[in-house]
Amino acid sequence: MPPPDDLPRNAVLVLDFLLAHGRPASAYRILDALRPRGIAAPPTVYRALDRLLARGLVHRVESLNAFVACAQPDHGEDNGFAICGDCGQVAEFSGRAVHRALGAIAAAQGFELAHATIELAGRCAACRGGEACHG
Amino acid sequence: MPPPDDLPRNAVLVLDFLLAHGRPASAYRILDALRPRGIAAPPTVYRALDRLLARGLVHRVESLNAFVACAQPDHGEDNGFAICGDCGQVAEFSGRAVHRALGAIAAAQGFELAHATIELAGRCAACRGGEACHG
DNA sequence: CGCCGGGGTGTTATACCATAACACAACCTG
DNA sequence: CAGGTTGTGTTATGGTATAACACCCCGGCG
Repeated sequence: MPPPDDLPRNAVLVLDFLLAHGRPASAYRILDALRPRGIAAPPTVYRALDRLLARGLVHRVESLNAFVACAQPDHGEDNGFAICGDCGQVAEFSGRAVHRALGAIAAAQGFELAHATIELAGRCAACRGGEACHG
Repeated sequence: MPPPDDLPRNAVLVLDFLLAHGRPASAYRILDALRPRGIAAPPTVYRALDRLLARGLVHRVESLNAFVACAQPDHGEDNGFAICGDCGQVAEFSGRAVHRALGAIAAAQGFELAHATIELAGRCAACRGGEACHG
């Protein structure tokens, strides 16, 4: 039972926005978008994001200082993101195999792995093809 | 010919500090440390960091918004970091195998991989052992 | 010499990212 | 009603990063 739908109002607003947005957004970008809906200050956004992150409904993209709705909440915890530098689109992928390999590398050094951040920068298929890519 | 030693003064100051520091430091932490040596404002630090990053002598740790001296400049571009949440120590490892696997994952989706960010959070061997770990 | 250009630097100001601290309202419960 | 928990609003502040502009040093060259 991952998302029991008992989310507070503001978390729903933020999640809906991120789902509609379809790509990463900074907390302040979210704030701007949600001001007309009654959200006025950063802490409100960050609190909502905290809940969503805890439930795995949203991920933080470290290399962008931004947040993105989880495409497939059935993924594990340690997914990866392929971030197109052209259009900003982000594809989420399951990093199970990679994560296992990383766990082995870490263990070999005595490191206890809690969480892996895997972020790929490059260009997506659409942008490589010279498409407009709605960026 | 990676580091031709023709670094500007400020880059040398920053690199020396990071090497002595032995773990990641934020730009502002570096600034504070180097104020007595004549560095007074953030742009100076960021400019030095930009040079060092370009030469691969320093890496950015995205999940910490911090910078760390490269332990082995003979590593490739796509290394990983194992970050101990207890003591803040960071171990750099070569992610060649992982990087190859990621490249394959990316290519399968038509994604052209430019750079991979791999950061592991957890606890280092020393901290797992209950050591003081000089943190 | 006088001029110009580029690289590195210094400085101010500002934008962007994130959280601490406190107050308040709604709710449930005993 | 008292008291707790949860979500929320608000103000203020701290931490991260860069834009824009001025200056200096040094080297080439007429």
